[in-house]
Amino acid sequence: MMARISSKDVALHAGVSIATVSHVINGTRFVSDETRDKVLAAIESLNYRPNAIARGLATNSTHKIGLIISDITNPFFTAIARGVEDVISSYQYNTIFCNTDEDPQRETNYLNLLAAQHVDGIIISPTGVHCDTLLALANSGVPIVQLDRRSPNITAPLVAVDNEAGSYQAIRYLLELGHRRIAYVMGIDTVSTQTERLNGWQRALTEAGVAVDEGLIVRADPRFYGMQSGSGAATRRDSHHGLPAVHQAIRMILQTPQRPTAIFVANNQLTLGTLYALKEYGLRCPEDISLISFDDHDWAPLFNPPLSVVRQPTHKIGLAAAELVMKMVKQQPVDTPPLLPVELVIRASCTSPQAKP
Amino acid sequence: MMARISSKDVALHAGVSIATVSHVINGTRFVSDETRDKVLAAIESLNYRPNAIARGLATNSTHKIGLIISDITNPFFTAIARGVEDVISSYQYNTIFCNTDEDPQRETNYLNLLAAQHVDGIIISPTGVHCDTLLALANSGVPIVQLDRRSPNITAPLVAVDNEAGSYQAIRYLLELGHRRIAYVMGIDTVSTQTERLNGWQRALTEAGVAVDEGLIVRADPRFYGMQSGSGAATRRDSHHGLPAVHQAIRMILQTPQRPTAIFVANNQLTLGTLYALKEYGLRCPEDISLISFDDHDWAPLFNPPLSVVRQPTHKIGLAAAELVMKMVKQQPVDTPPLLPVELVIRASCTSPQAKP
DNA sequence: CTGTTAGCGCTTTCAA
DNA sequence: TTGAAAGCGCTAACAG
Repeated sequence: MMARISSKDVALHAGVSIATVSHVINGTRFVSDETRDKVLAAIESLNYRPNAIARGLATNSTHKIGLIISDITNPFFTAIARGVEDVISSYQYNTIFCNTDEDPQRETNYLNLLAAQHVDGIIISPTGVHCDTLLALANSGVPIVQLDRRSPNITAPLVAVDNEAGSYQAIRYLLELGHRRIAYVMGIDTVSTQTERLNGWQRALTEAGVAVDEGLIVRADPRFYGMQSGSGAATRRDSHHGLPAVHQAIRMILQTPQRPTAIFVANNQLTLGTLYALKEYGLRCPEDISLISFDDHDWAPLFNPPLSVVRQPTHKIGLAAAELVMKMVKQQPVDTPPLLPVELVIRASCTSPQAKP
Repeated sequence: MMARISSKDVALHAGVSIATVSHVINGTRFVSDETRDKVLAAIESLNYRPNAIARGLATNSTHKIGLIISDITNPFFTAIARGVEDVISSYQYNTIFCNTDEDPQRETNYLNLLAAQHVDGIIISPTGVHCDTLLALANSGVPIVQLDRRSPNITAPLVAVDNEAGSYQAIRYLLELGHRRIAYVMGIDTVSTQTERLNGWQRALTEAGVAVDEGLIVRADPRFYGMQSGSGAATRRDSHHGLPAVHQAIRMILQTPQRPTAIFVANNQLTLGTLYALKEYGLRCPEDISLISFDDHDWAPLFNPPLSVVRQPTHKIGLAAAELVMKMVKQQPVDTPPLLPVELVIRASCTSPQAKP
């Protein structure tokens, strides 16, 4: 528990003023080689490290970026978080991360925390419900970028993917295989991605002249249910948003005689639940029913069958969002980022419905 | 971009001193109801939020905990990170997170960053190579807890699992099924968990009177190789630690006539690679070869066959580690935490070798 | 080329 | 029951 050494100690040790110490550290004005060397030597021998807190107070900046997402445990978000952290740390900034679990209350709490911490910028994947704190923060001039989804009440730049196009492509693919009854499994509908993807489903069907059957839309709790989870996720969280678990929600649709011949699942968490439901109800994929979903994973090709998916460039989304806040933090001009493209990855979980025995 | 309001503004507005404002906020000395109400009203009407930075400077504490892990993209660590964040935020603290990618250089950088930020505590899963900065930090009295693995040069409390017992159990299970040639696939051996698990493998074999064949030990780069990864992990990182990818490393062992009848894989990343190798070499599991591995996942039961694993209580590990640092931060007495138990989860990826056609 | 000094916004003695 | 004032460690005019 050694005494903290400050720039004053260094100044003393080097026989200069603390201003000079500050300036050699920051390279913020000319210092003669001789004195610089003295200072550097003092820093070295005292093992001095500048106190970032004090610096923050003086400069009114903290070198911290807050990252608010729904759940770091969701592989989609962890890949993004990785991208964010990669660039934030390359700027010598820190990232503070926060899990909302899609709970507006938690979102507000974190926003307040980050505000009190005076973070230099915020990257947020909003729950989608109105949030005064977020609005206030945005108005106060803190750089904010939206990630993956958009909040109804702020206009911060959004880094996201073309969701509508993604599901449109997937449905087109299914249509071309000959499917006509295509179920759409989705999560919370305050989340903008979910409704955008729904639009893609609708548009593809309509364009193909297939009647849109609302009964084919399944709304479910986007958390993973039905089996013991390595991370304990299923047992940990309990705000249900009033929705049933997937394998529950999907039962009706799966057990009727005119059940759909294909399912489109609107995100990765839901996919696991759907797969589980298929297993539970004894339905084989793709023999009995085809499956395609949003979000790719390391393990997706290893499933039996390997899963066909709409892949998002998750890591890139994180990179882009982080570069964007950093630009805003540095007061550089930014223009609204383009929607990132998704990619249809065809593996083996979809076949034509005729192929059934 | 509204002007920042400080306690001085509040004091002015309420007609009291800033000392009083501070005291009503922190409840740190008696204040009459009347003045307290005035202050509270001023706070409310000005929408004042205390500046945590300034408070930190004054109190020499920052309400921040640093979390250093190898890679947030590794599901094992994300579950832990979730646990950590859960308790840290419950204390109204923030967690700053850092990915080392098992790179000692990055580890040192982050340690310096956290030191400069004067975090109140650090939770670290060390790379395992000697690190002076870590040592210095520990000596300077910053609360540190080790996570999952131990560093060779510090004595901070460790929150981890009984690795030796875990692999011992798994190997025993394989032995009971009748296996005699059991390969051990491991990662970097500066990581203490890897060698501890190796010890379990050895002990089980020795106890059963089975000769330990060093040729059955496969060392591989613990990153995921061989197929496109949703997160771009495989292409992003490039420090190889001099080890080949799993599907590469495992080839020799898999293609000999007296190949092992079972494989024990020492962590989750390696498991994916191994599964891929099996696929590549046309080996069916469990018909041709049995497989059991460390770490469970949401998707493990969904594989074909469902994977038998040694499960670690990942989320709990995170909780425990975080509770521990917080105790140390609060200067409460702590005793060395017990090793957490692992659990053998038997599904369907192992059968007896006689069952082969 | 370098030193003096006034803050940054808060906590915390010491007095009253 | 409350104020005044001295810092916390650093930056950034201003002076020289």
